Amino acid sequence: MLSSASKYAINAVLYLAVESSEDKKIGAKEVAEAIGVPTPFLAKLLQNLAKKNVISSLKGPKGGFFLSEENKSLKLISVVEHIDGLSKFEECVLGLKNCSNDKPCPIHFSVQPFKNTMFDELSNNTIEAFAVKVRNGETFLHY
Amino acid sequence: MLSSASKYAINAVLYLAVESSEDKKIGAKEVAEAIGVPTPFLAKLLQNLAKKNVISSLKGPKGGFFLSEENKSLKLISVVEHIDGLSKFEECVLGLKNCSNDKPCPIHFSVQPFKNTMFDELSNNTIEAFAVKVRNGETFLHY
DNA sequence: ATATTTTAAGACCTTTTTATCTTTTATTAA
DNA sequence: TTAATAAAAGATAAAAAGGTCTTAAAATAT
Repeated sequence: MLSSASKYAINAVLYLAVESSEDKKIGAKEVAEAIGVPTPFLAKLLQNLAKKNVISSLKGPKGGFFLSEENKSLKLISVVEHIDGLSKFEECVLGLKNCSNDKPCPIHFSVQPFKNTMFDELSNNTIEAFAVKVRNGETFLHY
Repeated sequence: MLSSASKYAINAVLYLAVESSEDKKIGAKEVAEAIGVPTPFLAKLLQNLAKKNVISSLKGPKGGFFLSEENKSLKLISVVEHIDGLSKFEECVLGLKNCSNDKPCPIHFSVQPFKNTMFDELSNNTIEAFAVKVRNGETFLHY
């Protein structure tokens, strides 16, 4: 559904949203171990997201990754957007060029609702909104 | 969403369901050109599906691929099942090991019902059922 | 029987994704 | 100002996905 890269990144960003702050930056290694994904690979992803201002980082001692208030107010879809791009949500599930409600592909109506719902959920809700539910114990991260 | 392999295969199988019969077998090349996908790659996929009895084939002159009545009565999900497997539909969208209604991941309740719907649509409807809609002009294949 | 047609099988190549390692640069605390 | 720390950058590598090509085998028509 999503690439491993996007899954790891969503997990990591929500972990940072819950656990980090300007005063409590967290290293890539700690995040990776907490959510159970390969450290160097996640580090690359976090660097990428930082460069694109989806998350924040600071070098040096007491440095690490964290989410600013601005970062937290971004929609969760921006994580996927900067890693996989949005083509997955834009294109026909069968890869047909001219698939639409007018000229639907054979599985258009079976699959389109799923695709749209998922996209809307990620597009309409902020990182912070997802983090709140984790803090409340309504939803859960990692394992 | 789906691998290119699965997309090509679904397209090809539905093309065969609409265009082929025991009396009118169709070569891999013709199918590939009709649906606009790479010929040798599609040939591999068709051979695979034939070996697993999802579609039928016959060598020699007047040979080619076709769907028997038995093939047409299979559910469309069997195409995906024999090419990608079903893990995509079984696993948590965020890749979490213990994601369930009890311990939902942050996007579980927004995405899970639709993922299930998509799976059910492909699992409950036969290849022939999808082909009928193409024949009726309700849905469209290739471009 | 033989030539022809077309799938079957498998070797091979390319690109993308996933993953790792090493070196450099920035920051901070002492 | 120096040592320690941690991200940034980049080189490298393994694995998977996507794609191609060649040869063998089977079926058919003549």
